[in-house]
Parts: sequence; C-alpha cells; structure tokens
Amino acid sequence: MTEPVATPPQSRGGRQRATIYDVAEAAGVSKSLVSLVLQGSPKVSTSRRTSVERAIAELNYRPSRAAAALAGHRSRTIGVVVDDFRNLWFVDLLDGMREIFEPLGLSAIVADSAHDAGGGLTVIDNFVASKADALVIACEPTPEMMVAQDIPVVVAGNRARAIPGATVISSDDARGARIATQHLIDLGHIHIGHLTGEGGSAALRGESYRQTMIDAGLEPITRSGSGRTNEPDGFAAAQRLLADEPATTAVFAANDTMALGALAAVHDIGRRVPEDVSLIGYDNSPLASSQILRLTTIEDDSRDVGRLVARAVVAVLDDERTDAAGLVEPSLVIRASTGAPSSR
Amino acid sequence: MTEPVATPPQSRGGRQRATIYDVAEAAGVSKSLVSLVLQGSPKVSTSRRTSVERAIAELNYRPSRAAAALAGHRSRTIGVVVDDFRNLWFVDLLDGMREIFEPLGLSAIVADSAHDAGGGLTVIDNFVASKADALVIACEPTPEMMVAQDIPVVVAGNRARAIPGATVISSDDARGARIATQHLIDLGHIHIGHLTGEGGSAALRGESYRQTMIDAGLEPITRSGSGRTNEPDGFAAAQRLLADEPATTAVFAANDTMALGALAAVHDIGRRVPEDVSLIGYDNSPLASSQILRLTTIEDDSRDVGRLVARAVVAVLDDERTDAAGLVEPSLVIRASTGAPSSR
DNA sequence: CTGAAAGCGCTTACAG
DNA sequence: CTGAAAGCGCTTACAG
Repeated sequence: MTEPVATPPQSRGGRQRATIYDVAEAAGVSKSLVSLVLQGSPKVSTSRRTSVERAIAELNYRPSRAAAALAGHRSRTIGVVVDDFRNLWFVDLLDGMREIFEPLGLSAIVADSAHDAGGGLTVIDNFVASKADALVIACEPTPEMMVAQDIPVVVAGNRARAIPGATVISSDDARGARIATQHLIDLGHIHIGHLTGEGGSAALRGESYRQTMIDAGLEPITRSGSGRTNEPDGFAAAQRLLADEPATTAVFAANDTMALGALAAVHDIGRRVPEDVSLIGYDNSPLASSQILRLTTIEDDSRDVGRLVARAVVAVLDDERTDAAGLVEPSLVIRASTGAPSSR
Repeated sequence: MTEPVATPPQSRGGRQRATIYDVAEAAGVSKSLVSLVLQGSPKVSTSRRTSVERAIAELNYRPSRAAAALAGHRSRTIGVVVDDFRNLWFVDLLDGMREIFEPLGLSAIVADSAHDAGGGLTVIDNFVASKADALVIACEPTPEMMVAQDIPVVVAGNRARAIPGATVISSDDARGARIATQHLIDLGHIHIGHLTGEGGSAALRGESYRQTMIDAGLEPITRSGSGRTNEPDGFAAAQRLLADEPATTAVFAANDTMALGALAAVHDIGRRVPEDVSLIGYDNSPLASSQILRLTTIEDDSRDVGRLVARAVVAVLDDERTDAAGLVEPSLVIRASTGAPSSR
C-alpha cells in the first residue's frame, strides 16, 4: 500500500522473509512499536495495534526466534527433558504444562536425554545453547544435570537423586502405593507380592507397600527383574515371586508395564487373572485401559502434575521464590484385574 | 592463563557465559579462527585447533545457537513434525535419522502437531521461526503444510495427501500387506478378514490385501471401526467382522494397535488366538513382542526409513536434486498369533 | 591463517 | 508513543 520510502537496511532482498522493518513500514509505525505489539505490551493504542497486526498478517510475518533470543534475555521457551520418548508418561505431563504455558506465550519443547544430540553435547547443553528460559527435568537426573546450571530447573516426578536448588513436583507415590496395597488387603488378600525396580518412584512405591503391609500385620514380599521396570522385568519378577511364594493371590506391580509382564507370567503357570491372582498396576497408562488387560491401577494425574510444574516454572521465571515441592494426590482406578481371593 | 589484554566488547560481565571472544582470548587466536574450529573447517592447523579446543573445554564454552542461526544462514537443526507423541512409530524413525545426522553435526528436534504451540502459531511456524534448515513431516500433512514453505521438506511414511515438491520416503506398505496376507493364505486360511482405518498407510495396506486375496481367488472382507486405527477401532472392527462373517479364521489388522483390540474382540466371543483365529498385525511395535500378545506382524524397519529420510534431507541441504522417493522393504515377523486353521 | 568490519533480526533503555 | 543507537554472539567475506 504505502510507497517504500527510505528503505531500511537490507530489507526487501528479493523474496526474503519479512522482518520487523517491513512490518513497521507497512503499518506506518516505528520498529520499536512493532516490537512492543509483539510482546503484547499494554501501552500501545488499539488503533496502532490493529494496523500492526494487519501488517503482520499481510506480510505473513514470523518473528525470528533466534534474533529475539539473542537480543532479549528470554526466549519464552521451556526445555523439557525426558529419558525416552517410548516412556509415555511425559505426554500427559506435557499436556498439563502446555495448558498453563500457552496463554502466557511460553512454549515447551521436548528433547530426550537418551539420544544426546551430536557433537558430544548433551540435551542440557542444547537447551542452554538455545537460550531456554527454564528446564523441566522429567527423568532421573544424570550427573551432568546435578551440577547447578545458570538456569532455573523444576524436577517432575519423584527421583532417586535430587538436583540442588530445584523445585520438585510429583504425584504422591507413597500415597498411591498405600492405596493400591490397601485395595488388595480390603479385598481379603493375605499373600500380596510386590514387583519393583530402580528409580525414585519405584523406591517410594515399594517402601510404602512394605509399610502398608506391616501396618496390616502382613508380610511384605518384593521381587524385581533386571532392575529396570520394563515388561520383561515384570515378567521375570513375577516368575520369581510365584515360584518362591506359591500362595500368592495378589500382585502389586510398580507400574502398568511391569503388570503386563506379570500377567504373562501368571498365565504361563496356568493361573488366571483375577480368579487366581489379582493384579494391580500403577500409572493408568493407555495399556491399562486396553480391553485385553482391563487393569486395576493407580491414576497419578500426570496432567495435574504438569499444571503444577508449569506454575512452578512461571513462579521462578517471575522470580517468586517458591521452592515448595508440590504433591498431587493419586487415585484408584478399579477395572477387571482385581477381585476377592478365590475361596478354595 | 593469558592476561586479559584489550578486553573485547562486553566480554567478562561478571559470571556471564563464555563467548567466542573469551575462547579466542584464552587460546590466543582470533575470533574468526575459533569460528572456523567450531565449524570443523579443515583449514586449521592441528596445533591451533588443539589450543582452541582446550580453551573451549576450560571455559566450558557453549556456542549460542541463537547467535549462530542469526548470523549464519543455517541452524544445523532439522525439524521433525509428528502427529502425537503417543504414536510411537516415530521413535525408531528418529533413531535412524539421528544415526545419519549426528556425525554431520545436524540435530533433529521433534514437535507434535497435535498441540500447536501457543499464540496461534503452528509447529511449522515455530520451526520456521527457529530457522530450521529442513522439515521432516512424519504425519498426515495438515492443509497448512501443503502450501510450499521456503524450506526443504521430506515426508516420512505414506500419506493420503501429497505435499507438492516434497520427497517421500516410506516403507513399502503395499508389499508388506501382500506379505501379511500371503502368510495367512499359505497357512491354509480361506476366510481372511481385514481391519482398516483412515490414513495413507492403511489405505495402501487395505488395497494390497484386497488385491492379494483376489489374486488367490479368495474374497476380501474389510471392516473398520470409527475410522481411526486405534485399539477401540480394532475392537469394533473385529466385532463387526466376526459377527458378519462367523467363518473367519484369520484376521489381518492394519496395525498392531488394532490387532490388540481385535484380540479382545476374539476373546469376547469365546474364541482363541491362534487356535480358532489367526491374527496378524503390522508395525512390529513393542506391543507386538509383548509376552501377552506374541503377535505375528510386519516389521517395517522404521529405522531404515529414518536413515533414508536423513539422507534425503542431507541431499536437499546439499542442493542435490534427488526427488526420487525411497521405499524400504518390509519383512514378516512370525510369532505365536498365527497358525494353520484348526481342522475341525 | 589473522583482524577489522559488516550484518543477521531482534530488544532494550533513552531522550524526545 | 517515536526514533536513533547500542548490543546480543555469532558468521561471513575480504584484504592482508
């Protein structure tokens, strides 16, 4: 529309992407004003804001993240570190976080620590290099995550090792494990075994199971597989448990994946779930609700955890000192895999 | 070590992160040389390279991605768009891509289109804003992906809609479906049903199933659930199939997730897998190898697809015009869910 | 190989 | 609100 007068430095280089100069020119305002509009500043008149927004739309202008991050001290980007994309726990967490971040113009970007990006640089290095404003650690911290980075960190989930100075938000694993164990006790089970593995959550769940059993005057029996908490570990741990303790009528697995393995082990020795063996998992993963499993489990409301995590991130970003750890209450989801012990 | 002489602009601001100036100073070389080392340029003497590398290590220097992207025309970052993190297919794809990218100093970053990052900006906008060098679309393209962006695009997987000008790399779905169907035919099955849903891959698999059946003189029978290809769709589709065609002795599901649903449907009417009904899936997902399923399936070597995708990306980046679509050969993985029809 | 210089596209005070 | 200015931390020619 407007004639290009006094073309600003380097603008209009053929089919280049529009810059803030182009927008300012098209809207007939200063470059600074465009920047203010971009940042949603309240001290811009509606009319000017409208014309800037129109220019942005017309030119299909996309602010350069790189330039903004370089010039400003914030990138409005939060780095989320997960251990493995295969571990779906983080998806709900992410959903919850984004619910809070989106209206604030923050965007969460995810990277997996399993495949530390090339050149010997770790995920953390990468996030730091991309000027992430804060980090959410949603996995067991590696040694290099333990050293204080110059960046706010929130830890999501219960972890075996703590990161100094980091807020921790998690589901109340101890409470959830108590609920799970108590559910089996309430059904009338006496011989209740537990399948466990490494990791902060598993440790808390295991300890709480033990405590709950003792409180009920029952003997806790725990087995593990290779140490991990995968399906094969659930299978191996359940095999051991059932071999060592043939009287077992109920099994509490540290997570749904292990429960899946346990189910196979139970079938392998010709017993049925829940007729011969009640089975309860943990996490309420998509797996648990599958028709084939119909697994009774503990819902840990990862979405709620995600929301809390995001609020904690926003708080540190705003320099509010709220190191208060957040704890989300889990709940019992009863499906077809648990029942009273058979009366034979 | 060296006395700071003629401190360069703004360096050493207290506990600031080291910049290229600091490295140059510490190594006693010019800023340009550091940049050359960073980029792995061959025209740097070993001795100087060593001293620069030592300085980098000592200062714990991390190049700023933002600055590099702004200054250079490349960010050495490849944006990978997936539809949903829950769909684990992309994990192997990513592994394969990274195998190629890593030694080249390229890093793949993943974003899900399901949750288009805040502010009305889409994943694509975000990648463009972060100056990604290329895009890998690993999902059904949305309308906005169809419009030519000023960025090279490689499509991974067979899609219902094509992106103009984009190279497509995928597993040979038609071939895989033929292998699956033929496996059931070879076992002696006559009444073989197929469970399908929406999407490019499912369409190709379904059509190939149909063709293979006809070639064998058999009647193709296809059912679907809600249209999607999730577990509940597999369940619903299988229910319909078994109700409409009680003679069915073999089922080919468009993917492993649907097969999981189908298994439940088979159990629900009191039939067993594989004794009464043979079941074959597709994808060889972690699910398929689980003890509880032991699903015969088609391995589509997503890792290989990922490698090919990465090579295609590198080719476009190097301006080699190789629009040749790549096709990866799938293979049969026989487990416990298929067998000869029972001889009753 | 070096060193000074320009520039990438923004943000941030700052004086008007 | 504006406009000129400096600067974020790099890369990229370019003359030595």
